[in-house]
Amino acid sequence: MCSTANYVLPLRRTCEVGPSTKRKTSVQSQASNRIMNVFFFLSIISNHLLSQYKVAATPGRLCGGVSMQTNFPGVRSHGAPQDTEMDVAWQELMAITELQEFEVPSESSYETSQYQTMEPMVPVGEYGISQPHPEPPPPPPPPSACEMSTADNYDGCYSEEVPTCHRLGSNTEAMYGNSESQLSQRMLPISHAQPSLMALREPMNISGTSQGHRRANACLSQGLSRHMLWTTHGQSARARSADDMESDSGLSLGSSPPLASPDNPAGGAPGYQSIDIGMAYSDGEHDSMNEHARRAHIHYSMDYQNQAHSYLHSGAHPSYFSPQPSLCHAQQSSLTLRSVKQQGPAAALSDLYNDSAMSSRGSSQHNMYTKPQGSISTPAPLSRDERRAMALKIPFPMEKIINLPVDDFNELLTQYTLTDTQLALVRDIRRRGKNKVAAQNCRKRKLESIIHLERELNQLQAQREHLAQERLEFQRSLAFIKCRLTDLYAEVFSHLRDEDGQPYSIDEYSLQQTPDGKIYLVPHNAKERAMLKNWE
DNA sequence: TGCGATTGTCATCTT
DNA sequence: AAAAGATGACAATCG
Repeated sequence: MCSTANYVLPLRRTCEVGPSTKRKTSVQSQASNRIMNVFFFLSIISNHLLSQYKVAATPGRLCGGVSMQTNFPGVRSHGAPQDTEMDVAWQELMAITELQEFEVPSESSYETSQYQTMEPMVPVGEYGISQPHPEPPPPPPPPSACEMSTADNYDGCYSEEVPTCHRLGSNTEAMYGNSESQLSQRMLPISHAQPSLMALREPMNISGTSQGHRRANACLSQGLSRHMLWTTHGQSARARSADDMESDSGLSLGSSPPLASPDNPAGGAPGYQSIDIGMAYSDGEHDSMNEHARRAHIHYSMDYQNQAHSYLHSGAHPSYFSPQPSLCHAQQSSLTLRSVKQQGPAAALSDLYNDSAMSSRGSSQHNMYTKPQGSISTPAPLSRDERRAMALKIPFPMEKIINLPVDDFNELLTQYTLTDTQLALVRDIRRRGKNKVAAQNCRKRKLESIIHLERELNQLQAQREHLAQERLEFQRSLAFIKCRLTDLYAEVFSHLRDEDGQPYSIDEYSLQQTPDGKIYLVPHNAKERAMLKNWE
């Protein structure tokens, strides 16, 4: 209340306004404590309004393009904090005309600014909820500019409005804190997901560098998607498990030199083409039909120098090179597709991981992937590279060809005397095997990227909806405050009388405050304004 | 039989 | 310069 008195003082001593005695007005001393209280309450509301708008909007927007600081420079800057608040309140009151024209910023700018600096607004029902007034209503105030359910609750109960407004303030602060935490919570997932997302995005960048891929791989291998490297790990595992490799297709186009026919092991290039294209490699049915016979041929007739056991090591697991027959791919393929269609890419990726884990478990799982039709424990069909390797009597398993480090691989090659054809095939097998793994990784990264983008999209949509809701609440709060200020402004006018005791019309006059703290009743009429200026 | 999904492979580029 | 990885494009395969 002290601040109220300080605030009203200049109002009392700035009585003389206007050139004529009629217009030379004095704000009557009947601008009573009621008015003082009105101003005090106005200050609370205005401060609340300003505290929000100064964050959410620019001063220009707030005052309809009129800067309050510009209009009233240095207004009682020496005063107590309450004084400053009063000044701000008064300035806000003075700007009420502009407030009426206040337009909420456009959506784009609003969203942008809101996203950056927005503080949550007071809920619409804040006033009504926080202003219970058991006291009987005071004498009827001037006609309200807006019919709020709580519009007259404060009238005559200003002493209680203070705590009410304090409650409002505290509520607001609580809301700020809460909402800030909520906002941060809302933001966290995005910012949290960003690195991983970016790490996943980088491989998606067509023009991206392999460094990006490596970074993504590093990130993934460190925890985000540890099993993203399942293939690599699986391959590593396969390096120790000769019966755990997969390859079910692969017609070498051009890069592979002519190979010997499986049916003609001793043959070289001449026998390759007819067998490779005509019989062994172009007719899948034929392949499957002759698979057992060929495997039997492999198991019982092939003699690969001194390393035959390396690919014939497992009679119980009749896998020469490939541990993962095509049926495994078929199952995985259909499973992934089904998951994508029914549960989305995440489930598909999960299925991929599961299947990958299964595929890398070793030979114990191997029989699960053999074709159910046909004889019991039907061995898996050989891949074409496997068949070629058999045809050329490559003396070491494909898993070694593919997974050994280059030095070990070269050392392995030096241990055997291989023809040029064999060497070329081995290198082709190695290249294709590595590329197959790379393609699998690449596709998994793509799928993961899609999943993350989907999540990000959902989060952004949720944020957009939330911001729209906050904007709506903001607009409602703003309309409510404007209404309240208009009412209070009108009430202030209702207590002002000229020397004849006639009330001033709010349509003809407005209140203005000078830098020195004086408050004037200023006529809207330009002529009277000029007279007033001359009189001054 | 046509279609979509999956997978392997090739070519090419980057690291 | 070679090796390896990444990826777009294409074809084979499958349901």
